[in-house]
Amino acid sequence: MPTITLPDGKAKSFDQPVTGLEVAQSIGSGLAKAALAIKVDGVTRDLSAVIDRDASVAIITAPKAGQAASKEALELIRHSAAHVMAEAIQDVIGRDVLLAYGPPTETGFFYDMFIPEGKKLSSDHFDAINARMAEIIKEDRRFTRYEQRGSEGLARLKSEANKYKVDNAERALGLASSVYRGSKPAFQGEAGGGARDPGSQSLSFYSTGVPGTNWEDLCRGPHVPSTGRIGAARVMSLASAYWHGDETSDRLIRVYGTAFPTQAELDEYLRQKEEAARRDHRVIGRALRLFHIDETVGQGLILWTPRGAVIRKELQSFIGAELKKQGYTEVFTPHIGGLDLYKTSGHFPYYKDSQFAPIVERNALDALAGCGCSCAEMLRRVEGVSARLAAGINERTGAPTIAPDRVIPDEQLIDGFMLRPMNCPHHAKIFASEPHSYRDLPVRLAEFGTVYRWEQSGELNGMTRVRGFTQDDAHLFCTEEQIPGEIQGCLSLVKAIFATLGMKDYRVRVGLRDKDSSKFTGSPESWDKAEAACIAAARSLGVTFSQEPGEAAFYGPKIDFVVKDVIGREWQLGTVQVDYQMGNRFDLSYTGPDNKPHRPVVIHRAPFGSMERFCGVLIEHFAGAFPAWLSPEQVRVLPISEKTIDYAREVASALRAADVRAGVDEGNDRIQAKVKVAADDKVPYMLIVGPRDAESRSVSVRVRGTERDLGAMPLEAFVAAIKAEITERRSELTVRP
RNA sequence: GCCGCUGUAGCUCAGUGGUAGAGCGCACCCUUGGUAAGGGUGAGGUCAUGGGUUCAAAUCCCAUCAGCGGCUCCA
Repeated sequence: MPTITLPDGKAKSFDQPVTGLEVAQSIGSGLAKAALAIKVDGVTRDLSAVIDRDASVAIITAPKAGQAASKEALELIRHSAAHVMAEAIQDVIGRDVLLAYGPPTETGFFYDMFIPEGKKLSSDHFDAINARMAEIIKEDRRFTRYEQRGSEGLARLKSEANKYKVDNAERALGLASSVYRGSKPAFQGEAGGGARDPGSQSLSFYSTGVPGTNWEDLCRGPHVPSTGRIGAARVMSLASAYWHGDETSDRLIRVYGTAFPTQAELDEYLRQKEEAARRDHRVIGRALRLFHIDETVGQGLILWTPRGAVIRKELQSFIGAELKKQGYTEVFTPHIGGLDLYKTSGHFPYYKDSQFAPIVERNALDALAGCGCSCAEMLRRVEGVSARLAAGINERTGAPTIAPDRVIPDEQLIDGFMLRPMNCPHHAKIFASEPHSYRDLPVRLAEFGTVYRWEQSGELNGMTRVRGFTQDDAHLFCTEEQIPGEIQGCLSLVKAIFATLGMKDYRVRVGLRDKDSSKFTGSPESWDKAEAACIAAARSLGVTFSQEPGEAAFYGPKIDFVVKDVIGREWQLGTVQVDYQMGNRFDLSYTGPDNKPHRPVVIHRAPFGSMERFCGVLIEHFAGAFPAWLSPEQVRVLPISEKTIDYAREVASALRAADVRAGVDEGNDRIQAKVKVAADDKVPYMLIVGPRDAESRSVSVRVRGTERDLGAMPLEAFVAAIKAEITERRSELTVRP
């Protein structure tokens, strides 16, 4: 005779087992109507689930009109929508489409499926699928759960010849023959996923309607009570995915969709997606001529065009000024370094596969030739980026290409240089170039250092994922006692940057060591202290932060800044990392008060992360409409006709004399066209100058985003006002006549 | 790297086996116009690259390269 405890603490007793719906009804009919599912002792279950024991129960409800749905409600709706989409696809393509996994995601859901040989699923089918989904939702069929004994259920699935479902069921029953290779846990509440918790004796199925008559799927649940509760759903896109995320396994089609309680919310989501696409930094970057990628130069290599270079330069000056205040010193170092340097730092050969191939010295080639190495062998060694090639194995056939006794170990392979993948080895050498007393510490070496990494070609993306990029890097060589203070200094820098740029939506991730793992170097006591310092510093920021055990670098804990852009994607930008390893590897030391040598601890930090990625994110953040201080062209002077071109030039030179970036549109277009072009170029201020303005030595000021000019003001007053706005790096356009 | 889609003028794109197209941009001319495109003329292409099929290929096939969307990865 269960006693149900509700979230507000009230208890209700029932004489007999009750369903979730009955609990809701006993509270109120409105609640029962809005109910989607229940949470029993923290576990989400169907509304029809029977509660036969004392439990705490919460009702998950659809949102009231005008309110946003809870995360749980959205997940239920989307997971249920995954079933509806799968049914719709089977109706459109055929019942022989094999379903695999269909979990909800942050913005919707997907369903992985295998399309049989000879059939095709393409975006051409989307209209038909969407129409069918709408019908199923309109039919408002009940989600009906039923269970079968494990053996029966399994036999049934086997008879349906869907090996993916059989695998799901076997894993659910705890007799998984296939090993889930991915390290990620299985999705919660996935359609078609493990039907119950592993080890269970039975399997659960859901019919969208009447079992045996309507569509069914092996599923753990829970679901909304009926398809009508889904509201609005839509298939979005297709992608490929591998079974279990394993690329040697079957390739499946991943069909993405999304669902919302109401059509209005779905429409709003689609509108946001369009807005996000409109802000794509690759599109805006081309339109505003900010950067260029040329395939002859190379994939993933950014050419900063004059306008983009202005933005980067402004950001660098901004951070440079902050660094000066914090006592940093600037250094310059080359983009390459000897291979031995990276053997010392541990980058080579350990991270060889994500670096550009070494630049081989002529002498080294001669030496190889001198020891009887054939041309073919040398070529393989020189071009051998892959471990297999270097080991003398043909990549395709796997056959040996070089006699095993002729294979040279990695460490002796090549003498030459590497394009640097990180700046720290160079900075370590600068630190080591002279003796240091504890009195000198911390030594803070800063450099906008360009590094090169061999990102996989499929990963490259505009400015945000590239092969050559410039970090706003610095290394702080300090004593262990100085760590907390230095971390605080780094964080205040990052905070200042985000505040100035108006980036409010960010969170902090503190990567800690996994105490059970042996891959972390350094003493546990040092780690504890450094981790405590990172956590304290993160907490002091006053934004959400998470502690993530096991996510530390092997050499020390770290703090990452994750910024959310308008598309809802998260970007890891700034980072602060404590490093206990570098001192050892490079044998760094300082003389302590005891007159003995001590190891410095190194803090790596890069508030922007990389200039390329940061600018890419900024372009999307501002949709190309930068605040005045960052704008490549801050003012454009638009003469009404040729008659006022001279005055327009005069205005521009006055602005340039005051260090304001100003251009003149000297074209013979009419003023309407000039305004349009300047607006398209997102120039913050347009100064319209005609005979009236020339006469009174004033300018008619039109601010970006407004419909007309806001009136005339004296030229000198405008110069002074915009100068102040730029110098203070204001995020809004504030100059007004 | 893997899978799918795409590659035509500086940009955005049309062109499904038979003479290479449009809009924007660019150059020049007319227009001298007060707030989101005034009009005309013209230049500009080895249809990504390399093979193949065909009397004939931008178009069909194969390979390579690059871009896009995913997957996997990111010290």
